[in-house]
Amino acid sequence: MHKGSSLNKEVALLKRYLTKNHLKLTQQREAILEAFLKVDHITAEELYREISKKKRPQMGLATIYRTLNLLCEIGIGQQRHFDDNRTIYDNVLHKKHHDHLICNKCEKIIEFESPAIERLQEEMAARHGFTLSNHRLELFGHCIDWKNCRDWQKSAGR
Amino acid sequence: MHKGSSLNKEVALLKRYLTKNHLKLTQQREAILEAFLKVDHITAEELYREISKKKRPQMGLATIYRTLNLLCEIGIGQQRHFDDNRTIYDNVLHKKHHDHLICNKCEKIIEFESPAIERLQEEMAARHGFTLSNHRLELFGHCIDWKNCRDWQKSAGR
DNA sequence: TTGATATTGATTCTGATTCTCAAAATACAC
DNA sequence: GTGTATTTTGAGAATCAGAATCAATATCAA
Ligand SMILES: [Mn+2]
Ligand SMILES: [Mn+2]
Ligand SMILES: [Zn+2]
Ligand SMILES: [Zn+2]
Repeated sequence: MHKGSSLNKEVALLKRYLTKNHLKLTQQREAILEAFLKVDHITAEELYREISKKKRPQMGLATIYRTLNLLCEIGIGQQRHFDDNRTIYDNVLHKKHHDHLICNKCEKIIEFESPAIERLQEEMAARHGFTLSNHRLELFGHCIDWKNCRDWQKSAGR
Repeated sequence: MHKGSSLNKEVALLKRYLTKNHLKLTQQREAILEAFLKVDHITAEELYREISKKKRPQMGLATIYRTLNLLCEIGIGQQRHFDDNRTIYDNVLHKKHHDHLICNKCEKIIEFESPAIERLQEEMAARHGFTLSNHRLELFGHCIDWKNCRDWQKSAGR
């Protein structure tokens, strides 16, 4: 993803935040940032296997969780809960707000935005005397030709 | 809720399902059904405290979980995950599909339905070659006059 | 009423995430 | 560069909601 990006920009962003908060830039944090920025959505466990297999076998899972949460504080990541037993971290570095379309047959996750829907949400909230701070819209279903889902996905990455 | 309802109808519904599946109608199941039908949304833990305080002190929490899941199978209940650390069971006995507006300041949960939004969801899915099976729309915010939320809620029940 | 079968409650287990803590790494002043 | 205060790390323990176990008990059809 973002093949042109040399990572320097992002590491600088991370370092800026760390310095400001009296925190330290470690090799682990840099490795996790690098790996995270290569995907769109990933779980801590998946990222853990990825990094310990390919880069640093001694990496601790707790460090993955800690750093992922750090990236969420910075605004590079966001937690999602598409199913109720694992947190998926969404790489939102170059994304604005979006919602998700999730295939139940394959692993595909499509991001979309619908100003029309958002407008209606606001309208609905106002009708009930609410001021909205955030929302969650997740559409579950399957590709019309879902037999090809898995393969399509395999080549496209997650 | 549904003050006129004598419960007989609902117990009969439960019994019908149980009999059909070679299961048994127990006092616990009946007590849980009765308590559950009095609320709109409740957690297993809350229902547990409610029942063991007021009806049967010896009730086991596992039975609450088991029975709540049973009610979901029957279609009387539905799981919700408004926050990521507790399942809320929605009493949907007399409800059609609906989405939720949740106040962050008080405990208020408002149910709504928006055919316009649902239509746009279908449209969005179709645009991406998806057939929808279900979805989740949760709007978080706060009452415009949220200082009164808590009290308003206290009298209204959850 | 009986006896086969299902259910219960106490308890243990599970799995994801967080916490703890001693050892190691980092940053900053000199 | 060195020293040192401070933060971070990895291993493992702790947590917590919820599910699984299992012997004792309740239900129900015959
Ligand atoms: Mn996303
Ligand atoms: Mn509801
Ligand atoms: Zn949205
Ligand atoms: Zn809806």
